[in-house]
Amino acid sequence: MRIVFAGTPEVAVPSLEALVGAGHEVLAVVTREDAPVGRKRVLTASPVARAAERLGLPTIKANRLDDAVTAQIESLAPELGVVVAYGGLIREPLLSLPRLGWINLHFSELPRWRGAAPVQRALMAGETRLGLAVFRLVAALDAGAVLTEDALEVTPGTSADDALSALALSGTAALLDAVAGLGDGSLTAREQLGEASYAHKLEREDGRLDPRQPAAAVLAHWAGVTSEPGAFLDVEGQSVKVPELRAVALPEGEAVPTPGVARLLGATVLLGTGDGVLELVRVQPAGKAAMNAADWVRSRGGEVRFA
RNA sequence: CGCGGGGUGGAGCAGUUCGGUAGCUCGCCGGGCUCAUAACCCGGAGGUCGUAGGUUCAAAUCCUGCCCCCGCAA
Repeated sequence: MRIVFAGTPEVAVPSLEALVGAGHEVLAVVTREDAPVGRKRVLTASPVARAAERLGLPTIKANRLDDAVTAQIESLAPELGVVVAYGGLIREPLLSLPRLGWINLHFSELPRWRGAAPVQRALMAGETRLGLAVFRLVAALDAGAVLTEDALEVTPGTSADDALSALALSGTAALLDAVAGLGDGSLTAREQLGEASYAHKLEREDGRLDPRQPAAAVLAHWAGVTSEPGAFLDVEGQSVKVPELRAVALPEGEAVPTPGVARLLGATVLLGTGDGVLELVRVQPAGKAAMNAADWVRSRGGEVRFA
């Protein structure tokens, strides 16, 4: 099938590769413009742009799909548009340009968690069943009829990074099924039923952990914001990132540390929460490289009290 | 010139203000004790103090240049 693909981050790459691998004719890859990355602000192409280059596909780099881009796409005469985490809205007349319209691979059980950060928000809410759905793009955000869907069970404490990688891979099957089904008209779409919820984009402040909450809630929160924007705690006015945190059983005979207090026990660091302990595995104090939590706590006297 | 923190044995840190013997908690090696260890005791190895200059009788410490790592912001 003649397809225009739009996507930007790493999670979109498996979908692009799958479409190409399945023999579809990807006419062009639309992706966001190169953006400055990191402290040095090096202009960097998006993961999808790099994948397109690797696959020898022409790219259209644009942050807004304006008239010029629309005309460019129109000239390619696509039958279908596929969007996976592009980072911009597809509006009319572009929306109706392909004969079969546009479809989107989204990582939630729609209509729940519509929006920018569905996996992160679901994990933060403590959910362990993560959905994915391919649906028709319509004018309203993530509201079109669902064509194919799937779900994945993850263990508590699975980070958003890991969950997204897994979903990006399993999503390729649903995507290919949807494309094939649209091609031969064998698909039955279902309208989205039930109450919609929204997964707003994460801000840095969303990464602030509250160790006074129950252990399961703290772990879920950590999982949802890892690695972006990153979980952190405060100690003496400085923020300490928490790149790695996990569930752990309280060793026999040990008392639960006060909520918000991390204590060194042998080579492990136990973080007291509202109702039990978690293991602080790695930390990154502001201005320092990431390090083993035990090393950090040891040189701070074996105990650290978070604000 | 966006703001800021940092580079000291293998790890994490103190020491720099006010120049004068390389320190702490671990790890490692050897020995001891113990039914046992995240335990304890004894001994030991291991450091061009990021780098290049400068000042000085003397520099981890003061001055200058450069390199590298990181947090925030974007």
